[in-house]
Amino acid sequence: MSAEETKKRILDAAERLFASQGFHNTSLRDITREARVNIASVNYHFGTREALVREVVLRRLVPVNRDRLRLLESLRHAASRGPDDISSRPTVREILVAFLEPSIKFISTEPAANDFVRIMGQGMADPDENIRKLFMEQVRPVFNTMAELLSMALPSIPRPVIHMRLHCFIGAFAHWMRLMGSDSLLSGTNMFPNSPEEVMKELLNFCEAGMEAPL
Amino acid sequence: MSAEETKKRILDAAERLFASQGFHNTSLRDITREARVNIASVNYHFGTREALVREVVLRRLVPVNRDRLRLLESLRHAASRGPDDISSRPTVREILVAFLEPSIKFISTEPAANDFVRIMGQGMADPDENIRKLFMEQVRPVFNTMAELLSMALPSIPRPVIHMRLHCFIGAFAHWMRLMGSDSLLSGTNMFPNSPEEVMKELLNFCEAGMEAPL
DNA sequence: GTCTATAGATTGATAGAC
DNA sequence: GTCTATCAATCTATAGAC
Repeated sequence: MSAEETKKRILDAAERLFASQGFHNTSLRDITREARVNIASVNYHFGTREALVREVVLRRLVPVNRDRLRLLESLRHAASRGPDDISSRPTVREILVAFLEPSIKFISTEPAANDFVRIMGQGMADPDENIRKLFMEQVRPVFNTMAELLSMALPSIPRPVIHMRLHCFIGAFAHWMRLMGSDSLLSGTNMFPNSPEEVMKELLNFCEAGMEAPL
Repeated sequence: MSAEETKKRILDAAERLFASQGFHNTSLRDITREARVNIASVNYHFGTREALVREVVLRRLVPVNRDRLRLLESLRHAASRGPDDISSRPTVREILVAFLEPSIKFISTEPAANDFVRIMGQGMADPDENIRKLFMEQVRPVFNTMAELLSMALPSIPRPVIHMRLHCFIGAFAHWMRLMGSDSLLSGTNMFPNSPEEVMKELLNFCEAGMEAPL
């Protein structure tokens, strides 16, 4: 088998298992059994378990965050033309959409998106500092840019409050990522099949209003 | 040493370590070393590791949720007097406060609250089904009651949308629980020392507006 | 109730044949 | 590149002396 094929099978298997069992409960043996490759091939292709985890995460996260940053930067660029011109200011909704739309695109394009979306949701809440850092390093520039743009969109709201509200958004988003494909908490009814687009629309309505809430 | 003293030392040590390292990365040896008791005493007092985890969680969660339900039921009782009387309807803010206030009380009363708050935040996102169930079983009746009351407070909003918005609230809340005592994601600046009361006030402002957002 | 000692299983990593 | 075999470390749980 080609090297690339083997690597891909390991990454795909690890992604599936991490999503359903978590990082810490999934052994290399679980992964190689699921991928139907030899146990030693992980070490050959990735070096260590940690390096494999890293590649599983970055393979998906890097392109999505690049899209997010590109959209956010174009909002900032439009705004910088006329900082005093209210009409050129980004709106709260535009900023949130710039974050959410790459997620939507990813979810509706990539068949394994459900798995990664759950990995993303739990990774941001992982107690293991190394795991959390892996996510945060990628996501931090996106959040910083969002905070700046939100300050422009909501000049009457102090920056610390912007940050706290952004955290509310992040928390709601991560929670929805975790729920995707799993059972609802509420009354045992599975709230899905709501399409990802529907979920995102509701998340957007909720968080837009929350961001603009009076002090 | 008395049995109760030993049990308490084990529970306290486990709570500290679960908060900082997570459930899955903390071994019984870590716990007994931190508690300064013998490794075999865990089995003697709790039976299995899983039973210990369960007691660590329930010791804190049960009384807080009892308070939440009591406050929510009193809102429902007041409303049931005059279902057509708008003035007797619970407000969104009252419902959210009924959920949040017992958390505040717990946080400002109990010295180890910070640890448990982080445990709570990660437990609701844990990929291990047993862990998640442990939390969900306790929290489910609270969420169901909240959904009912929110439907009364917001009669124009369809029940599925109420559920989705409640999930936004839950996600934001859990995220804040996780952040308590840890570093901020944003620009490396630690957003704390904001008091828990301040955090809750902002969470409340954000989520009240989100709940009442137009369709 | 507390302790030592250990059973029995599982883990990540690697050496070396092919 | 793939495989078998194995090492060294770690884990939970428990038997049995005190």
